[in-house]
Amino acid sequence: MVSLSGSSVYEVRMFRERGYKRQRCRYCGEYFWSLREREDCADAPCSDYTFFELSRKLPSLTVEEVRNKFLNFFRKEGHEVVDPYPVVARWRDDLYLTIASIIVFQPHVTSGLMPPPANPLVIAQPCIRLEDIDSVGYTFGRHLTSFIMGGHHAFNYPDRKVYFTHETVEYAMRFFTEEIGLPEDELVFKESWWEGGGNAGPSFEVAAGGLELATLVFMMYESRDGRYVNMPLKIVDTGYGIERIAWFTQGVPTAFHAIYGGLVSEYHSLLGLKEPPEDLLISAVRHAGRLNPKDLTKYKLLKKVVSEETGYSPDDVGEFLDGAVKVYAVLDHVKTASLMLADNIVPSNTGEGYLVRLVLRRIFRLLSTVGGLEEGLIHKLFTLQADYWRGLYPQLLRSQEYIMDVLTHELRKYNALVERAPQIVRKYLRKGSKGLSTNELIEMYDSHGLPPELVGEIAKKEGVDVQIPSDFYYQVASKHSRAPIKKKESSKLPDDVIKALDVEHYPLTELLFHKDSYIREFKAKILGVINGKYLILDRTAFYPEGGGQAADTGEIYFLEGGFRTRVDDVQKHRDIVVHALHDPVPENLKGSEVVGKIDWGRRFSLMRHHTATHMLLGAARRVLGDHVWQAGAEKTPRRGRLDITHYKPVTAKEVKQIEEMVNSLIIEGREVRTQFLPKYEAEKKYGFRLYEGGVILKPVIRVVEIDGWDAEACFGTHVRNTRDVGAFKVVSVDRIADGVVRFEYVAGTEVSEYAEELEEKIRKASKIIGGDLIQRSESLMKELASLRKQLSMYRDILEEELFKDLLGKALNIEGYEVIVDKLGITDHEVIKNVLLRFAKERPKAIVVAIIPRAKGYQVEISVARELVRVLDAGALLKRIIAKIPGTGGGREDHASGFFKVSDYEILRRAVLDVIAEILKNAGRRNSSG
RNA sequence: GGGCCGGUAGCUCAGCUGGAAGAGCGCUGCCCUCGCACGGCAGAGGUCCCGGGUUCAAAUCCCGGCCGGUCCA
Repeated sequence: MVSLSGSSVYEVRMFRERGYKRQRCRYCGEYFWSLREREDCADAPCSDYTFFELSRKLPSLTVEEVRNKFLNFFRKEGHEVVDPYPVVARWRDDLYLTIASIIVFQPHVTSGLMPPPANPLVIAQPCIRLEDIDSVGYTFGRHLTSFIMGGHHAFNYPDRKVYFTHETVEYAMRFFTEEIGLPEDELVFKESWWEGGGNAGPSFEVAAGGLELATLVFMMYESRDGRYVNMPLKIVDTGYGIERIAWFTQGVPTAFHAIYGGLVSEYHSLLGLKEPPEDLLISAVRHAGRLNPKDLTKYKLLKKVVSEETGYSPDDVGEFLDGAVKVYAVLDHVKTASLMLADNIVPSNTGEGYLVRLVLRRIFRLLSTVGGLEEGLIHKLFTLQADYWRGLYPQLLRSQEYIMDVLTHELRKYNALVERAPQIVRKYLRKGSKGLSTNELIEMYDSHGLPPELVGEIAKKEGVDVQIPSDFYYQVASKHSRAPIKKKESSKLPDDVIKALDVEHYPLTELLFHKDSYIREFKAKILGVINGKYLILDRTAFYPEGGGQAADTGEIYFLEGGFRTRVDDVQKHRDIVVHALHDPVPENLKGSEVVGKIDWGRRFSLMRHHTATHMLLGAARRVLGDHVWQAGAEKTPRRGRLDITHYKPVTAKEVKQIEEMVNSLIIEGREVRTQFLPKYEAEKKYGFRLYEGGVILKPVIRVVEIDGWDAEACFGTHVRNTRDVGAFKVVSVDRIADGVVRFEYVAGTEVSEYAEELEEKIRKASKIIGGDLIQRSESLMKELASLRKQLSMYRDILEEELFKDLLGKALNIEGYEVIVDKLGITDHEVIKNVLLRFAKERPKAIVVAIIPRAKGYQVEISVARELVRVLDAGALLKRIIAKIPGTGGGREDHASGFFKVSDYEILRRAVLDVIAEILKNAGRRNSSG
């Protein structure tokens, strides 16, 4: 790989100037650079943690202090400080979480679409990574689900170089020595290679004392089909682990002590756990660099080593470490969940909401293993952190109310899950022969959300031991194929049209509806016709489908040639609008003029629904809370549909409140403004709420703002003033997924259309039912009940009659009561009950009921339980079928079939013959045997 | 967005290799009791989520939909 990137990339100027030596780690075999000679690369797992000794000479710094030092150092060095972005990556449609500082600038900056907000820049970005959630705690702080990534970035364009490898490495050296106070000869720059998100490049991992403290990446390739292609942009992408650096300087046993300070002890006592003595902990942490405790066998070994080294009994070591690891994980998860919730994620079974739920469930599970799963405690754990982080993450305190409410709800859901767990486990135990297979464990986790440890506990109570494979979660993961999440709006244009559009280089269509959304008629020039049906103009007032708004329809008049045709559909492809025509037109019209006329009734209705959607979203947010985000929307001329995130059912009262709010906005008559703003300016002014309707990757974005109410980046057409929406009515409210509520509503003239439809329905129903809908349906329901009762009474009478009638027709064959008769009724309920009564009361009866049907006879055979040894109903039927063409089957006491014969007597004779034959044989066997 | 599991009496569920809808709790009435609880006896209560298909026959098998749960990205 070194040859790929050119062998000189790692030979940085500073190394030469200051006399660094290129060496090879004897454990991992990687090459690294350092001032002094050493055997290992100073990174786990090749090295023990030795930074405890180093840290004694350093001033101890909190997370916030490291962050400030980092920002200040790079500001001093000419970098502009960029404010951190949310941890929920709302500006991206391919990622849910901000997993690194570079994410903030992808893809719009890295692809070259637009310049960065500053160059070079520095940012202290809170990040969330859930991949290693299982390891959190066990590694005493090497793994965290949330952390601050300090990143200084430089974007080098072909015509504008900022800086690259040499300066970056030097900055790192100077930051660690000048700001943190590390001796330079402890620094190790390990040669490495970075790949991710379609980009790649060489990198250095900066480590000291067994800890990797920063990664310096030089993004310079795009990886396409396994090959590396030079990027026009060369990007410096660095990541400094702010928490790790704080840990390093403080020399406390774990990163959690460095990050959470006094909270570590407080959490221990809240969870009723004893804090490990410091010497025990330091011993464990020192070895944890090599003995990754996530690996169960290594964890055992770690306990043993610690016990030998410190003199604590193995049991004590185990108890202390098991408890401490849980406390660490809870500390970490509570902060991560808090950050996510403060960014208004709503827990859900799908989408980004699932990711918070995942974290919350881990917390609940951890707490329940120490017996502390209790609402008050959970609230306390979260409140403590909100308070602790008031300086660095003030948003946690601001969202307290919402976070507490969500915790209560999620705990309730989790408890419901745990409550039904024993039933599910027992079901699986009953099914299998003995024990539970790994497959069953996976299914229980996958389908029912039961973690294997919980299943194990329950199974144990049932007296079954369960083996949990150590690679359980890996096995679960491998069951799921990794599909990309991209939910790109795919064009509805045929492939060959798209191909033609890509080949021809049409200029961007001038969008008249953005200049004035009330334009109904326009003149334009033809730029091209594809396949005789797809028309491209230099300008258009036809709105192409997009942003959840349906396409316009209308007509186009061809001035040259004097004919016209309908426009059925309008789509856009890369900002070129394509009109799908109803009738074919000649392709040689290029350059001639047309007049377009849109169907205004339809369009105006679409505009009203679209503006109403923005109004509704604003109202929902005000009534339900700031966690309300748009999760999808669709507007048709007849209806609007808006999905929002919300974690509990919307009450009728809230719906009414929302509806009234929207209607009063209509009466107030607020202005609806659209303006084009540079992306960064718009984001600064309105925040990421802008992207409720979807991410927009353009240097300049169109913002639709309802005065003092709502502002969104939006492509669609809107009315000028909320007054033009006319009227608004919510038609239905549905929960479409956990945490997502769908509103359907009508606006403008559709409100009265809707009311009319309802009236019509009531009118029709009243007519059918004959009278007032409510009164009549009540009395009809009563009548139905009484008729049912009467029916059952008459059935009783009929059954009694039929029973007696059939009993009177019984033939005596070999001492058995044989009844074969044609029935005049077809009520299956009655026939069934009469036959069952024979089976119950007449132990020597064989009843064959023959029911005439349109194409033959249906036959029901019933045999008393005591008699089935002598005569098997199913077997009897088979023998009849052998004589007369028919079909059917059944069990020994009951069988049914069908015979396609017209003559009843033939059927009856055959049935009797077979019965007599069987009974005679049975009788002979009995008397002879 | 995708995978998996589920929807049967008021509640919790069994039945699901097709063959006559069940249990426990709850409910109603009666017996026992001074009364209550327990116990005993009897009874009511069902669109087996909806729609289509296969079959002589579907709660059961197949397809589609709705609803709930859950895992993954």
